[in-house]
Amino acid sequence: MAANKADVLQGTLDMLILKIAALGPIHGYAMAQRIQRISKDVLQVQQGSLYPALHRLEDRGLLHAVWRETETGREAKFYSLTKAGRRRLELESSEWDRVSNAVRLIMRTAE
Amino acid sequence: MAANKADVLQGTLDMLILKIAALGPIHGYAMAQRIQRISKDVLQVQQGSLYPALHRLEDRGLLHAVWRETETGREAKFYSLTKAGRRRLELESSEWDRVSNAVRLIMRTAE
DNA sequence: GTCATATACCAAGACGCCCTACATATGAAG
DNA sequence: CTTCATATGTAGGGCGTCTTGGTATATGAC
Repeated sequence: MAANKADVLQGTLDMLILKIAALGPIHGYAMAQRIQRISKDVLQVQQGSLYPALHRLEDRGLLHAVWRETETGREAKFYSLTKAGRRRLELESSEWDRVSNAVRLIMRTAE
Repeated sequence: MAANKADVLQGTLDMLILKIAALGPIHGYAMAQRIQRISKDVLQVQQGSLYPALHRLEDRGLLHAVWRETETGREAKFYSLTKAGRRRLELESSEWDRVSNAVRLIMRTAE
């Protein structure tokens, strides 16, 4: 099935994950729910996108993971931002502003 | 060279091209300049991205091309929006608003 | 008179991101 | 005891963009 309208914008997934992790340690499954809830169902992170992304970010030293128990009594990996992750988030965030504003500029050009 | 910061956001190139073509018949080279100028150099469309995209859009019946002479006396393909292209532009445009606003929502969540 | 630069177009391949689909396991609800 | 929600993960592939490299013509600089 071609690109679902609820998918994530290419290139923004890592940034969104870093942002959610910046709000406090959280496991993958809850991240996806949180992104969906905050965005009012506009953004939906598929599991097949989420976990590879988490591993990617962990490999790059931007996230740090710890196995811990959830409130529901299950084991889950809780992710937190590393220092490098925090820097990266700031970078990607300002880059997003820059680029999305540029796109908006063009889309609002009448002549 | 890995992703230059001035590259176009994945998935937005087609929309930007349709938008520029909607302002009036225009050839590829001028499109790239226009996108770059309006965005104040933030967005830069590489030739290797531009022409495949133009062909893609023409194949899908969203753009219509005519060979014509430029002001500088050269032959160039001038692209215009078809009816389907106009509909598509509206669709992609509102989709962009929806998704980029959702991203902004998340990026501005404090807690 | 030839060199660099601007204008215009195109093809082939690499790469990264994300999706679909699948696999596994546990706890709660009925 | 089966079904649903929770929770993590892998395999495989599609798609869009980038990189690289190529063809031409025209114009101005030196």
